[in-house]
Amino acid sequence: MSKNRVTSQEVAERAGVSQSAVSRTFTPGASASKKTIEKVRKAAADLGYRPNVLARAMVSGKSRIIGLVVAYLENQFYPEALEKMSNELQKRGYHVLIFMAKQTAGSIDTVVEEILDYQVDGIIAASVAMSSDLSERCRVAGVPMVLFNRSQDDPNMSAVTSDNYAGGRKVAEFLLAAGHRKIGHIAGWPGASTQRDREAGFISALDEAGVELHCRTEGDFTMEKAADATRKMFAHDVPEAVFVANDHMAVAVLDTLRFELGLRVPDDVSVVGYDDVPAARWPAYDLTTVRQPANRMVANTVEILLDQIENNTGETRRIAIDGPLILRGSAKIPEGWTT
Amino acid sequence: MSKNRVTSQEVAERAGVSQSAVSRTFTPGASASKKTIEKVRKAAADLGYRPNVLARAMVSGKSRIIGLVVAYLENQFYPEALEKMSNELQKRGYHVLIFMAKQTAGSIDTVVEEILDYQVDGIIAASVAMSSDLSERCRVAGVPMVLFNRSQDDPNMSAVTSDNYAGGRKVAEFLLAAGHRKIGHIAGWPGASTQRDREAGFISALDEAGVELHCRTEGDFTMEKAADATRKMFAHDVPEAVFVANDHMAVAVLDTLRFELGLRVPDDVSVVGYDDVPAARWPAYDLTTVRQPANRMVANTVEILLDQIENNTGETRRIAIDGPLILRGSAKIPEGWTT
DNA sequence: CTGAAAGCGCTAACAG
DNA sequence: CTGTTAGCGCTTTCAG
Repeated sequence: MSKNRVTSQEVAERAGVSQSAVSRTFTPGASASKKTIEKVRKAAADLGYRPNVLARAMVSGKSRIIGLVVAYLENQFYPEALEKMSNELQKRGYHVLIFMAKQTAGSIDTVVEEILDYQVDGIIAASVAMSSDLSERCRVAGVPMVLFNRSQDDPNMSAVTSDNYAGGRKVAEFLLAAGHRKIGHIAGWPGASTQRDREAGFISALDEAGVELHCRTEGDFTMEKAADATRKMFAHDVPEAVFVANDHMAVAVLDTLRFELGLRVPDDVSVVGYDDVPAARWPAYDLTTVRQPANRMVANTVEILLDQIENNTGETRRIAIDGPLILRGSAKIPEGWTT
Repeated sequence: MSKNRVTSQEVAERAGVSQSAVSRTFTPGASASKKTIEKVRKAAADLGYRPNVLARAMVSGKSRIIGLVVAYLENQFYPEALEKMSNELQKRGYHVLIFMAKQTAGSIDTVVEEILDYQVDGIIAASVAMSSDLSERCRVAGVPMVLFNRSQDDPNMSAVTSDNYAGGRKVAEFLLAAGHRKIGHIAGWPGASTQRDREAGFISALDEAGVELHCRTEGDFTMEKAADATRKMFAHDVPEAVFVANDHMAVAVLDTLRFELGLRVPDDVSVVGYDDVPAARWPAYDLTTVRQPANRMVANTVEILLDQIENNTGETRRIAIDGPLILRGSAKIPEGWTT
């Protein structure tokens, strides 16, 4: 039951070398003779020695831990992203310390402090709003941070998103081309940059066509509220098409439309979502949606963060990756429409 | 850009006390006078000091980090569990270092070694098979481990699951009561204890009623293979009812049945799943299923692990929590059936 | 109650 | 290339 960690000192003794020799054989960029390395490796193997990452972190100042702040795990987009992120980071020798951001405002402040306590090398904030105060706090602490799937006005903050504005436009253009004019929007939480950008792009394309948004309700990015928003929207009037701000809500919208309001999709109303989560391609939903390229978003996020960590280049970058509109059965397809 | 961590030494100087005094005011069970504590707290606040968790971990031997091994994040049951787990642990002052178990055999060994490198206080292994070697390795290292949603023959290994055997029985009894006799089973990965237990319970109840399993295919706990398994099972013969080993597969089964094979559920065939993931209650699926009480499973897992960590009581515990059958629309309900 | 001193296990100069 | 020597920031005896 007792802790039984083998130390580099013990390995050194067994190998008949100094403790630093042991350290060197396990430190990537260090110099040691073939013979020493061999002796040490053998002794280490015999004893089952592995370097203590925490001790190494203390002295080197590099913990190889990345703090990941996450919320909305019930939205399939995030577990998927989390998995890719963790894998990508693991591949590069980093590990993820996870922090759930509770919904309560201010809790994010606490969370960041807690993260910082662990001497993380960097922070990825997925789908959480970061106050300027906080990002300043991190900068002072010398811990780079990049936002994932959310952006900030603060130009000092790196961020990776899909091109939500362009995505919103695509949806509008697609709906317009199908001949729809009475078009509604079920929005998510208006505080999210994703929501604002998607809607702005959507509206701008509508505007250019001289079409006004026919109706709008808010679903707050939750399924329950999205169902409510659907009921409210369809209480008096049935729009020809609805753009739902993300797939997670669109699932609820589709179910409410079909099973509660008895409407046919897309015959009575076209529905388009955003994200392309797994459920969007399940035959029961078959949801037309804008894909967020999770792979590329993750790759870019990790790239930017590690670049800032390892090269200490203070360069902040903000990337918006274009994602295609995926045509499925939930929305009428314009004649002769080509991607 | 430079690391700017405030140390306890600096706080001590500002407060006009010794460094150990600072340590004491931030160490829960230490003794210090009210006056000292006040002075230190003030100095700490002024400087924005927070104890370095890693340094504390080094000397105390307690990192307050829990390693969480996880896989199958595309199965909605796991993100949900992960979230609850992290929250529960956070509440108790622990944090979660996450490790994705790749599917490849043997990778789990590597992962455990990596976890141990971080001096974690404990390990939760969700839905992964743990070899006796590995659990032995952890025991030697003095790091307690508990399995979540998977159990092991090894009696030295703590494990929390739902009562899969009883759950399997419930499904069989329910299907039998509805009058079904041609009953099929779409299994998951046979290497998983959950699969084996669910199936064993299912078969045992069938046996007792003198009913033989009509057909069986394997879906390996993935949606794709579950769809294949469905096609294969229904190619020659249509069973009256199917027990699918988890909801994640059941979703694919339902979609295949309806949209590909043109069968009506439950009129042509009853379908029952296991887990009660969010999708099971989405109207499009409305899946009858056995609920795994995630809350209680998580609570128990954390309880057991922290008990072993904090009280160092080597007592291993194996818990199987009973979960109810949730009646929905995907299976014919026996007349006069009561839970 | 409080300060001084001794490390936790490891890396990083520093002389050889 | 290698051993010796300092610490990283903190907790924990040990004397006062």
